[in-house]
This record gives sequence, structure tokens and C-alpha cells, in this order.
Amino acid sequence: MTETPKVTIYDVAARAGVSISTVSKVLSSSTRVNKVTREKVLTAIKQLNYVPSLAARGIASGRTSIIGLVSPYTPLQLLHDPHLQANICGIEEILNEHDYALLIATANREHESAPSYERLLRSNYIDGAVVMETQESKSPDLHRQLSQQRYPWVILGYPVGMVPSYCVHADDLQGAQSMTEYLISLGHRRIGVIEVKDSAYASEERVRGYRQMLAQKGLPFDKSLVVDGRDWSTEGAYKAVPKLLERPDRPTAIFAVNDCMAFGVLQYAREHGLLVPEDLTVVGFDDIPAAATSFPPLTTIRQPSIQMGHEAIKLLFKLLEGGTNSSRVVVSTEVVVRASSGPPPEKV
Amino acid sequence: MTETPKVTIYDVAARAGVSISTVSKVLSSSTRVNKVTREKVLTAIKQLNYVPSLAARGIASGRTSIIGLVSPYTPLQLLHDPHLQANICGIEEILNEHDYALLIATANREHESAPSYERLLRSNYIDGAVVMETQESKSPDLHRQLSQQRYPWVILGYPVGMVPSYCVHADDLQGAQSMTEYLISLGHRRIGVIEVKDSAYASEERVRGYRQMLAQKGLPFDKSLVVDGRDWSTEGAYKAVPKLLERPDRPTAIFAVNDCMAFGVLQYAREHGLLVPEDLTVVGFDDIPAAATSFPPLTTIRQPSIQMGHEAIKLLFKLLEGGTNSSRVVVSTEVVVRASSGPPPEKV
DNA sequence: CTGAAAGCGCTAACAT
DNA sequence: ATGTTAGCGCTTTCAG
Repeated sequence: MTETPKVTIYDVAARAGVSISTVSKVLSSSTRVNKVTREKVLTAIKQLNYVPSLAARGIASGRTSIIGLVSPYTPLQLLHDPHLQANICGIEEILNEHDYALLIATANREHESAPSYERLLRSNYIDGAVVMETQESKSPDLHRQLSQQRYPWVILGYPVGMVPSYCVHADDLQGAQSMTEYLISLGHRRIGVIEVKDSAYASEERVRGYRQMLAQKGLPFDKSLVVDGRDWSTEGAYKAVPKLLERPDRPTAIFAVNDCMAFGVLQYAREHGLLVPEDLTVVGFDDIPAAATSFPPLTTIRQPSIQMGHEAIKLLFKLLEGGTNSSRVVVSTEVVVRASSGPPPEKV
Repeated sequence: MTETPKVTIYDVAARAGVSISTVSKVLSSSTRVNKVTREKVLTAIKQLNYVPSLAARGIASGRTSIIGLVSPYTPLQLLHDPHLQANICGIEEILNEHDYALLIATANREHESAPSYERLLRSNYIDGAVVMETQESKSPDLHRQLSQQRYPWVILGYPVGMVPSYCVHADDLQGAQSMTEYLISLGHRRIGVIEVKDSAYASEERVRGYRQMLAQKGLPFDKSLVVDGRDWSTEGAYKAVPKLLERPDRPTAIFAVNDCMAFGVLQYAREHGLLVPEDLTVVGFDDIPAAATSFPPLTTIRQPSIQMGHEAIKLLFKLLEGGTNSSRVVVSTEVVVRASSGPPPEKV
């Protein structure tokens, strides 16, 4: 923290023997500048080790080169969800390439009425935002507020409520259908589902895909086979498993709507002497890295989490450049077969 | 993106019938303001839905309420290290409580000569920074640059090079000693180590702790028992394991200097028919969440990753408030015994 | 192609 | 206790 005198655009101008507006011009490289002059300025910049003040630029031009990430999840929730982490990773990658920085605004630790990110969103500080999908109920007017801002924003997830918006999400319906079809092809007839109620729309889509495939194959839908895993977490699922397995007509396969929850099922099975996949097939959704190294390795539906982050930023950049015709990007999913799935046992 | 006219401090002042400096005063709440006036202003703010421009405030006051996080890791590397993620989570939690935002600057995807974060660091945009430990060799003058800035910064990790600095890290030495002592008490005499060369200082400390305990117990140190896992990753460790296990006098226990690498050992063992812990004891370092649910659950050294993030920010805030006497915070570690460790086999 | 000058929205002396 | 005013460092017309 040595007191290095702040070097401003004036210093550069003085050194190069030009006006500050000329310096500004070579910096923005939008206007034409004489080659010699440009060189002089560039040299001065290098010699003085000058870096423009983003704050000043922000106030003068209205642009900050900063994109906001709005997370309805707390840092801790984010930490425990590799899929969301991968989304963020993808966002950062593209932003990096374009010399944009990411300003992260998460929900508060305690669920306050006014999440801290709202203030940020409206502080004229960002050029655009990526908003992680929220149930409207959780933040009633987040989207309304957003639509009042002067910058573009895209939802990572499904559009919510009445506000028209740009979004990117995976093809959850298709993914769940394929997985269900695969399980049926293995011989399973009673397939339990661990869903997440009242959270993200993705869970609903996955259950819908499951139901549709059941119907398509002429299999009955048993409502009691779908239980609530609460919050996408391993623990939540672990607690929900008994509702599925402690009954005479237990399912021979369990489809958890994300991998973390599938791990909870795996854990329960292990602790209760059930062999996977001999006694019970367990599958997840996401294909987080840990899915490949769990025991047994998890059969799951791959969702290109990092790529989704890429797409969200690319869409945002298009909006920043003046618009796009496609308001929704849907990325595809695929079933990844590993060792946690197999035919049902002879008799359960 | 409806064009809502930007509401400024002037609008508020006009509405409340006061001057802009009065508005500024109630906003900063530092100076005393008449109760009635304050109410008027507050009402106007609410009615107009006013939010101050952080950019303008930044340029006028020199403070932005933004803290920078400098990561020498790429987003992808960050993604694959739960310990680092937890550090960040901790940072965000405290920042949130204080209404600060986090600006993340990571290394580029391709390892460029001039990492993108350097520009950010010098752009007068942040009030302070948390810098994840980097080997000086990787970014020769990052620390020099930092020390020329006008804001305080703290290292999450060990101090590097000649620049005096504030830092917070775990007691790696003590942790590794305790773990080694535990393994010796179990009966192990030949303990392999998977380290990470030329990366973070933490790895060196852990190996040092291992050697010290060996010496303390009068056991010989066999240099060939320490191999390089390259990059802290599961794959890196997986590839290094053969050097330890494919030899007649193979170690009966392997201590990987982080959990991810321990998983690589677990995987190798499983694929080569070695039972853990019956045939081989495997332990890690960090105690990331997955350590509790791996198969078998991993014995490891707990490092309070989230708390380390907390400490880093607390230290930074102290610096922001004018200084502190302690320039280094060391958080303690502890051995967590799970199922991956046991006595050595009768004969190997 | 270059420079002068007017802000951008706010804070912080300094007056009143 | 409140208002006036001079910047903060930059971009951006508008002249030259």
C-alpha cells in the first residue's frame, strides 16, 4: 500500500504532449488518430504505467465492463451445487476473454426481505446481468425491477412469471424422457422419483418428462412414487428415501432429479444393505464430476453446465450489441450410462 | 430494459425540497441531520425509488464498496477445487453482511503473459483485495504491483517472496504432523506421500510436517516415498500412484496432500483389487464435503475452508479501518478419522 | 485529426 | 443544520 501517486489521463496527455481527449480517443480506438500521435500516447501510457479508472469511465460513458451475476442462492448453497458452480465457471470464461469482470451478488445468509443484490442491480454499476432462475415467490419483484433497468439481462434457467425475458436452459424434458425410457428398457416398471417441489422449474420439467415417457410406454403413473427431496441436497434426499423403499412394493429404480440427491440414495442403500445396481438402480441428473467417481459410478443425464454459462453470456453480449432474434437457448442433454443402473432384481 | 429515466440525487433533492448535499448527508449518515429533514429525504428516496450510482460515488469518494478477488487459477481450476470454492464462499458471506460486493478476477483460460486481473487491480475500482496465494514464479510481479496500489490486500495462503504482506492460512504443518502421528500409531512404518511440487507453499508445509513427525518418532525418511501429483487433481494423483504401489516394498498407507488426490488413490486401489483400508490406508487433506461420502469415507485433515475466507475478509476490513497489529492469521486443523484408514495388513 | 469545454452523479470541504 | 461549490477522471459533442 505504498502511496503511489495516482496517474490519470492528464499525466498521460502531458507526457505525450497532446490533449486528454486525444488520449481518450486512442484508448477507445473508435475514432481515427494519426499514427504518430497514437504512438506517442501509447508510449506515454506504457512509461507511466497508466490504467484508466473504471469508475470514472463508468460515470462518463455509462458503461463499466462489468456484468452482474444475480444469485438467489446464498454462497453456501452455491458452494454445495457443482452444477451452479459450473454455470458460473462458464460465465467467467467468456467474460474473461472479452475483458469484462464479474460482480457477484448473492442472497444473504439469513433470508432477508430485501436481498442485498437488489441494491446492486439498480446502482448503475453493471452493463448487464445474468440472473439465476428464481421462483417468483422467493423474490416477488426481482424480475419487475430488472425490467425497469436500463441494461439487458438473461435468465439462466426458465422464464418466470409474466415478464418476457431472454433465457438459457437445458432440455430437461427430453433428458428425463430418455432416462426413463432407458430404465424401462432395462426392465424397470416401478420407478421412484425424488423431486424438488417449489424450487426451480427444472425439477418440474424432469418429472414431466418421466410421466410422459411412462404414458408413452403404457405404464401407470403412481403418484406415491414421487417424493420431495426438499432442497436439491444429499441430506434432503437421504431423508426422503425411506418413503420410497420402506414399503412392500418398493420401486426397483430411483431417479433423483439431480446428482447430489442421487448420492443421498446411494448412501441410504449402502447403509441398509442394498446393493446398487443388483438390488436397486439409482440414477441422477446433471453429471457433475463426482458422478464419475462415486461408488458405484452414477448413471445420470449430462447437462452441459459450463456451456450453459457460455451461452448465457453470449446471449447477453448479443443483447448488448443491439439485439437478437432468439430469445431462448435450449441446450441438449444426454444419458450417461455408468455402473449404478442395471436390470431389476428377479423379485423384490 | 424499459427506458426508465435515471433518477439522480438531484431528483431526490428537488422532491424533498432540500439541497443535494443534504441528501448526500442522510445517505452517508455520518453527519447529523435534522430529524424532520431526514424523513422528508427518506420519503423522497422511497417514492422515487432512488439508488445512488456506485460509479459516481466511487469517483467522488474514492471508495467503491467493492472488494476484488484475485485468482491465479482459471475458472475451471477453481471449479475443480472445493477447498478454494469454500474459501470464496466464506469471503462472500462476510462481504454480504457488510454490503460489499465481490469482483472476481481470474486467470485467463490460456495462460497468457498478462493475466486479465492485473488491469483490474490497477483500475481504481476496488477498495481492497484478497489474493489467492500464487507461486511468485507464476506471476512475477503481481505482488510488486499490488504493493504499489493504494488499497490494502491480504493473501489467502502463505506470503511469497520479499514483499511484506498480510495473510491467512491453515496450520498445515501441525495438521500433517498429527496425521502422520496417527498413521504411525496405527502401526504404519512406510507411508507414501503424494505432494504437489512448485505450486502452493501449503504442499511443502504438509510434507515438512510429515518428515518432522517421522524424525520425531525415529522413523527413517525415504525420499522415493514422496511422489508428485502435479496439479492437486484426482487424475494427477491417479497417475502418480503406480510409482508408490508397483514396487516390492510398497507403502502400507498413502497420504495425499489434498482430498481430490486421495480420491485418485482410492480409485486406483479399487481398480487394482486393493481393499481400503484392509490392504491400504488412504488419507487426504482439506476435508471437503465429498470426503464424508466417498467410498470408503475418507480419513483426512480438516481445514476450515469457509472460516479461512471469513478471516481473510475480517483482516482486510481491519486494514481498511486503519490497521491491525497482527499480520498473519493461522487457523487450526484437525484429524478427522473415517473409514479409509486402519492398521497395516499383516504382511505386504 | 486534434483540442476545448461541458458534463456524468456524487462527495467533501467550506460557508452560511 | 443546511446549502454552495469545487472537483473526482473520464467521454463526448462541437469547433477549429
